[in-house]
Amino acid sequence: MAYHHGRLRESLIDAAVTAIEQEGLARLSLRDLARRVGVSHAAPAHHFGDREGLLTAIAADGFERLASVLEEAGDDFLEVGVAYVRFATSERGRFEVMFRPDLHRRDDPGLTAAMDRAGDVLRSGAAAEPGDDRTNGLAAWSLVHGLATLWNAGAISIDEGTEVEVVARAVAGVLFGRTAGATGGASPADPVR
Amino acid sequence: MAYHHGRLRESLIDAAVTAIEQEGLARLSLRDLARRVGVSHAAPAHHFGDREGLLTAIAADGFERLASVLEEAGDDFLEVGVAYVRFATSERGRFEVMFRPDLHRRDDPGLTAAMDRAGDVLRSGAAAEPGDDRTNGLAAWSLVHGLATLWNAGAISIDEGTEVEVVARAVAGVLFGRTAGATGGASPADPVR
DNA sequence: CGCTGATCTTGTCAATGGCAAGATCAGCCC
DNA sequence: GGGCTGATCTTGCCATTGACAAGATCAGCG
Repeated sequence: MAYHHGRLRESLIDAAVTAIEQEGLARLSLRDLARRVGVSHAAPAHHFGDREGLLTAIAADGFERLASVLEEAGDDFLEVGVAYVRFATSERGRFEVMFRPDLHRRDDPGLTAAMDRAGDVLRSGAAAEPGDDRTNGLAAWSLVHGLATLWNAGAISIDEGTEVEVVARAVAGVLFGRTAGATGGASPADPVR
Repeated sequence: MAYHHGRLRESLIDAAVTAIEQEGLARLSLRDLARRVGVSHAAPAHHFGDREGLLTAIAADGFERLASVLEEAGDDFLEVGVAYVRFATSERGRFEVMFRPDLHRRDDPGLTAAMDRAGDVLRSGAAAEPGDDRTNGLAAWSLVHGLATLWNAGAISIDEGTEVEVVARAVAGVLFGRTAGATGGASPADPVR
């Protein structure tokens, strides 16, 4: 391998996300990441400083990605919520780091900027809802965030093979079906056993 | 100090919970716990085997406590939800460990029993709600769990000094106010800024 | 060619988790 | 009383880890 890796920073973030999804965030080791990528054990320090720096970078990158995903979901509040859950479960490694402030350098400008951007997108989505007091927005955010978290933790017992998206749509419908009138009724088939 | 500590197991759990709330789960160290309690660095191993064993014990204990708290909250679905949030935020150290299965020994009988008990209490609370399909129950659980998680992560920006309980009541009312007819309207004062 | 800064490596140290072996103690039976 | 037994805790040790320091390699540029 060449002396210069070339894309070490991105490779390390990718490797970290993969490692978290495989082994769990608890077992994440900088030296293991370096081995996975094929560099020396001290190489990560150059790009991230220390462990906290790496996790801060992962979180910042994650919030940027989340913001983009939510923007692409459009204006429909329910679709934004479904996209939120889809992101949290398909990018579990990133998501788990994002909401663990004890792992971050809170004053990192890249992180705060990314969080602000994601927060703005989330709030603009909430503004599209009728009767848009902040309480409704927080309720919606809590609902999808809680569902995603519980799903990732394996705390929800559901028929094997059920897709998150179906569950998310049904659960979100309980909240939005009454306030936004999107689907206009109870859940169609009750996917939660 | 006496050779035998006497209540080492409970003391270690208490110390761990305190340490997590002070320093964060990431910085939890068995040796630091031993120092806090005043025993040698190998003493915890006797009671918990390893780090995973300690965290499993904390989680099991946490689910037992959660079940008790929810039982005491009565039959009102909204009150159970508020109690859930109150527990999660006042016992943050325990709560953070409880929903991190990557830190547990999932086959531990004490843990599975405690989880089952808490799950039963949660489901019995959901059964009290009219139109009690499982989707509504999952929505309610997701809502309070998400609110608690976001609150603990410091992700919710709210006026300084606002109490979680007030927010929880308002947010939960968005869901229950329409389905269970408990409060019967929008939040009274909109505590979320 | 030689300078400069960025990138990566090697070497080292303190702290940690885990294991092994032994010391201390409480309870119990004779 | 005396000794056995198991539970509890300690000391000693090792591999791994995160962090730091110093040096090696490389690309770009004058």
